[in-house]
Amino acid sequence: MLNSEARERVLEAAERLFAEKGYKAVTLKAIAAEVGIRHATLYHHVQSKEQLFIEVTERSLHRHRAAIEQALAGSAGSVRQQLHAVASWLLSQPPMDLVRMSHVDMPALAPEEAWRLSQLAMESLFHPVTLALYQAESRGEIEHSNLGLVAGGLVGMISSLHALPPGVSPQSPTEMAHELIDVVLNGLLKN
Amino acid sequence: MLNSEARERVLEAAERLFAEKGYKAVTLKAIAAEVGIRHATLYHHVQSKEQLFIEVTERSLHRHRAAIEQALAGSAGSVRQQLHAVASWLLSQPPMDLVRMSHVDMPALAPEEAWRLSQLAMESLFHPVTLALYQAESRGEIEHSNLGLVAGGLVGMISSLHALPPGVSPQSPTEMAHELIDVVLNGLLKN
DNA sequence: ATTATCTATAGATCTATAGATAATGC
DNA sequence: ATTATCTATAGATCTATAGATAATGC
Repeated sequence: MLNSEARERVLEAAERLFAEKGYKAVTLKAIAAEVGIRHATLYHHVQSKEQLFIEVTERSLHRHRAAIEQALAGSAGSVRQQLHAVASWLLSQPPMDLVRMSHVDMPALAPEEAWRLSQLAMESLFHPVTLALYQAESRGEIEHSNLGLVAGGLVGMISSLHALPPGVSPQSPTEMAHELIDVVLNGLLKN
Repeated sequence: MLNSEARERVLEAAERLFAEKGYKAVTLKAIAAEVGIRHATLYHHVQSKEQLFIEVTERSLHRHRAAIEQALAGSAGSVRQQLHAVASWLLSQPPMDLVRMSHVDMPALAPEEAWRLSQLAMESLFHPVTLALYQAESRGEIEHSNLGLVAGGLVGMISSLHALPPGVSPQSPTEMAHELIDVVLNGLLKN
């Protein structure tokens, strides 16, 4: 339970595996194998699988929030560029599958922890984007009556590109995300 | 392995549970409990868990395709109404989480089966919508250079609403989907 | 001395099989 | 007679603990 370089390696591997496959689908053995140790040794660094999942998921969400805020701040000027930056970040990371988290991972945890993580997930992924949209609105760039919903829709749309099998399209997921963002900005309707 | 009413009940329960939680997270015991029988009895109706998953996932995808095509045909006239109908259907069903399927469920299956199901998933969910968008384009309603991508983005955006914890918003997921579809049609940009 | 790792093992749970018993359809 | 179910159990795997051994930091 101490902070150490060895423990950090465990958390890194767990964070990546849990994000990609979810709580139940990842075994402690798989995490240990990734780190290059025996699974029993994990218990020297963490109290339980559940605690490990909660700790790294929380950490991952905080990192996401920070990175998204940075992406938004680093390309201020046009919402378009801001959203492109957010998309590039989201698609550079292991997928944060909120549908799976909500329906599979969270029900396996203690209810208060599940509720807390769900809240944190919404806040970390949606709030920064919502705020950026409001600012764009007050700059006169965009307009809509429910920008919180639009932020959620954008993040969901971008994240869904993680489902694409590699090589199914000549475009990269990031390029596709950028194109889709432009559709949301410009609209599909003719004139 | 015969067709019977009892077998059908097993497939129904398995289809719903697998769609919601994924392959690994659903145990045969859970499926049996849902049907009201002992888990050993499942083997009278199916050959293995893997076969059961493949059969019901395939079936579910075919049903999705048929229902989406029907939604599109039943509200022909405006793309807007067509997309609203598709959204209503998608959100009335257990979530088809393509990100989870791609990263967790498929890798647990035999590679050829995984590839086949992935193909089928794309075809069932994206192709009908893509076709409807092309038809709307030829009617002069909309215009875009990559309507296949737009169809995928729309389906992904709509499906992501399955992640919302119930009661977090006064709107229903379907209402939110309709509003988001209108955003994609009209665009966010001012004037 | 403290921290990190290992082997061995307990107890739970999961998929699957075997063989016996009950329900159903001619 | 055939179809559907049950109990019992094998073998694998998973989380977690116990106790011994190796590595590291003063």
